[in-house]
Amino acid sequence: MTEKDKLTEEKIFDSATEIFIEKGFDGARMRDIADHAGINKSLLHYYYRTKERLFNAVFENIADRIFRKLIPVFDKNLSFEEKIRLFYREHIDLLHNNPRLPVFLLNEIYRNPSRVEKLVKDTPIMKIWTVLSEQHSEELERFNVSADSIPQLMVSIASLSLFPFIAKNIITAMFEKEDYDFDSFIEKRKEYAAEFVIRAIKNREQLPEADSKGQIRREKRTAGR
Amino acid sequence: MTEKDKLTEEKIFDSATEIFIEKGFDGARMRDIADHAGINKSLLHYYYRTKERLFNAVFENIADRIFRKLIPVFDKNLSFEEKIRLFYREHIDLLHNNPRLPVFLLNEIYRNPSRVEKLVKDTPIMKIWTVLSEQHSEELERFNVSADSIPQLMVSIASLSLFPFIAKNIITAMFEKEDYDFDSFIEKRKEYAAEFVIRAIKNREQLPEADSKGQIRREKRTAGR
DNA sequence: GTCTATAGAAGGATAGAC
DNA sequence: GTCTATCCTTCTATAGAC
Repeated sequence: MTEKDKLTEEKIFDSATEIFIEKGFDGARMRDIADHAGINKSLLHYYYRTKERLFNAVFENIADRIFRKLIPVFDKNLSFEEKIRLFYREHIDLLHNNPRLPVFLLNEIYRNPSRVEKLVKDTPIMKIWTVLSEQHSEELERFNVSADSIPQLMVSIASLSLFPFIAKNIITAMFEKEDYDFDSFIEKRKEYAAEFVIRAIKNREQLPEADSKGQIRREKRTAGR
Repeated sequence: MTEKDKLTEEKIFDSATEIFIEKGFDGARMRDIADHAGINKSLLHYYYRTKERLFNAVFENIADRIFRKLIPVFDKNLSFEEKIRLFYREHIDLLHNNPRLPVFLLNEIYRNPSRVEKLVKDTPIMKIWTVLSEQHSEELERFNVSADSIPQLMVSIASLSLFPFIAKNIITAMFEKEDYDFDSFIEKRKEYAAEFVIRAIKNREQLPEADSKGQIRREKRTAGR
């Protein structure tokens, strides 16, 4: 009984996840979800009462999945630079395995901004920005990253990994003539994005005019593991 | 007569633009568009026959508007660096005046990828990438930007201006405690993004080898769903 | 060209038998 | 728990009067 319940409920949930991601809340049909799960329409209401509630369950699960996985990255005892590299490896890997999540989340939040409040409150990763800037205040200071511009930096970091998935179709269409493969583009991006950010930050050290000897010293690891 | 026709057709078109941007194709209702225009539902079909056709007209107009404005930027006789600065000033200004367009376009393309083909074919700005890399091949070479990585660079450039608008709600919610104002964030971004890109590129001069010392090679497989 | 009225289909949700 | 049958609403689209 309980065993079977769980099966049905899970089938519904998984199918709903699939359909909602594919079509969005407005485009998704309860019929499609039921068909996809191979069950009767009525059961959707039996388990979740309304389309809205079913969607909320799916939405929260997705938001949780996509953010929770990143927490370990920031808990590690690494330098800012190393965290950037690790972040892009993990984040882009995660997105590569779930390439449709960014558009889904961002679009649904955009259409219904009230969803964001719960997200910011309940999702630990949302505090990363403050945590990060506190953990690495010295380093950031050394790079002449003012506290004022930390939000700019954070948004830039997120942009570089999320945007390619959001614009996947356009990117693919635009470069397809030059025998471009999205998968290899994404694989290369892990390192490219990290280098991009690190260079953008580090160069600040030297900007106070032609430190021609400008050898860039890598700061020591703050600690072993 | 013709005068009045144009008025009605325009009112419909403008209202449709408003509603489609706000709700997306699936969420938009013909009734809402008619009400917004202050006219009868039937007139929508009289002028545009179907919801689909009305949407297509709106979509193409928006795509055209958002891209056409950028063409002059790239026609100018400027260095790559100057173009970057000018691009962000113009692009972010454009987006600031139409902050909902990026999500609208990207989401609709995502839900209906066939829309992208016409876009890439008919929209001159889509050729910018090839034009740019040809116009500035010397400069890019001097910066050690390999032809191979030009798509990475192009996507990165676009990310930095588009993403903040796509994630506006999240960004606002995340930083609101630190008395953050989205408008001033965006204004500052014009210069920030330009500097960011220029530094990221220029630094290549000084880092002949892709520097990946001290990187932690740790394979971690993320399971798909 | 513009309106009213309505067709015809599809949507979410519920009642009730099993 | 699961199914069939069906209610009620809403949606796009059209017919036809003016």
